[in-house]
Amino acid sequence: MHKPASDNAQDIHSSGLKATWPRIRILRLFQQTTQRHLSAEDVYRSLLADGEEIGLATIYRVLTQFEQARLLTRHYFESGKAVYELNEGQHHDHLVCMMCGRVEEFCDPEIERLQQQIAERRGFELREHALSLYGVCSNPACQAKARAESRG
Amino acid sequence: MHKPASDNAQDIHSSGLKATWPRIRILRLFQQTTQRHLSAEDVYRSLLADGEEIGLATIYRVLTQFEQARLLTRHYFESGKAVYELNEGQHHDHLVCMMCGRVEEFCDPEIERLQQQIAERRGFELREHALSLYGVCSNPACQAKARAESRG
DNA sequence: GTGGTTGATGATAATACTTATCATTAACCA
DNA sequence: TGGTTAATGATAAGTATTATCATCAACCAC
Repeated sequence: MHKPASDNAQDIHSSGLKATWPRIRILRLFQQTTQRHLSAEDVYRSLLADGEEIGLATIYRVLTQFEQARLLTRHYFESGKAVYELNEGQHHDHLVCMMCGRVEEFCDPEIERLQQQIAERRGFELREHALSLYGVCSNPACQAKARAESRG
Repeated sequence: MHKPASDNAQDIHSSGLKATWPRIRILRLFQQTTQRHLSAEDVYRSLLADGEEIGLATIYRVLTQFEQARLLTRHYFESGKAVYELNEGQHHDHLVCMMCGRVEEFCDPEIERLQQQIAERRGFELREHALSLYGVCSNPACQAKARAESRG
C-alpha cells in the first residue's frame, strides 16, 4: 500500500534535492496520514509525537522546496495559514465544511473546460486555478452548530 | 458618480455601526479607488498620504467589521495576506495575472450551477465559494517575463 | 569504502501580518 | 447639551513565516 522509504528517497532525489532524513520523514508523513491537508505546525507536532528530532525551520524550508518540486501543493482555504497536500498528478478542487473543517475533494471536467474558456476569452494564458466551495456538511452535529450560529 | 459622504455614513449606520470619521474615510476609499483590491497596509498608506491621522489598528478593526457587515468581502488570493473589496451584491470570481498582479473579475452562471450541483450531491449545504484563476495576462511585458522565468 | 565539498539542519533572531489591551476621545440619544 | 457607551490610536502581544549562521551529514570522485 504505502511506498517504502527507498522509493521515497528516490522521489526526493529526482527532484534535485538530497534525500535527507527530515525530508524522507516529511514526505512519508504526507503519504501515510489520513488527514490529507497539513500545516507546517501539524507536520511539526506529528513528527515530534513520533519521536523525531526536527526543527520547525526545517519543516518550513522543506515544505517550500517540496512545493517547488511539485511533490506537494499549497492552499490557503481563506485563512492566513498555509496547508499542504500530496501532489498526485490529478488536479482537483475542494469542498470545505465550515463547521468541522473537513475537506472533501472533487474534480469536474466541465468546470475546468469553462475556466479555460473564460481565460482564453480575456487573453489570459491559464496556469492554475483554485476553487473552494464552503458550506455545511451532512454531519448532524455540523448542521446543529450551523443553526445555533445563525440564531447567535 | 461617487456617493457623497452622507450616503456613506448611512450605509455604515444601517449596519449597526457608528458613523465615525475613520469608517467613513475607509469606505469612501474603497468606493473611489481604481485599485479594487486593497490590503490593510494599502488602506493605511493611502489614508496617510491623504493627510488623515489614523491608526493601523483601526484599519484592521474596521475592515473586519465591514466584512461582517457585508460592506466588504475578503480574499486571500493564495498569499498569506488578506485583501478586501467593495461588496456590490453581485457575486463574482477572479482572474489574476501572476506576473503583474492585475485582477479581472468574471461571473459564470454555468459554473455556479455546477458548483451547487456538486455540493448537493455530497450532502453539503453550500454557503459560499472562491474561484480564482491564475495565469499570464495579454500584456507583452508579462508574457516576456513569463518566458524569462520559464527559462529560469 | 573514504574524504572533501557542498548543501542541509536546527537554534534562534528577525520579519510580516494580525489581534488584544487600555486609557483617552468622540458619536449618539434622551 | 451631557452622559453613556462604543470607537480610537498607541503599543504590546500573538501567530505564521523567513533569514542567519555555525555545525553536521549526504553525495560523488577516487
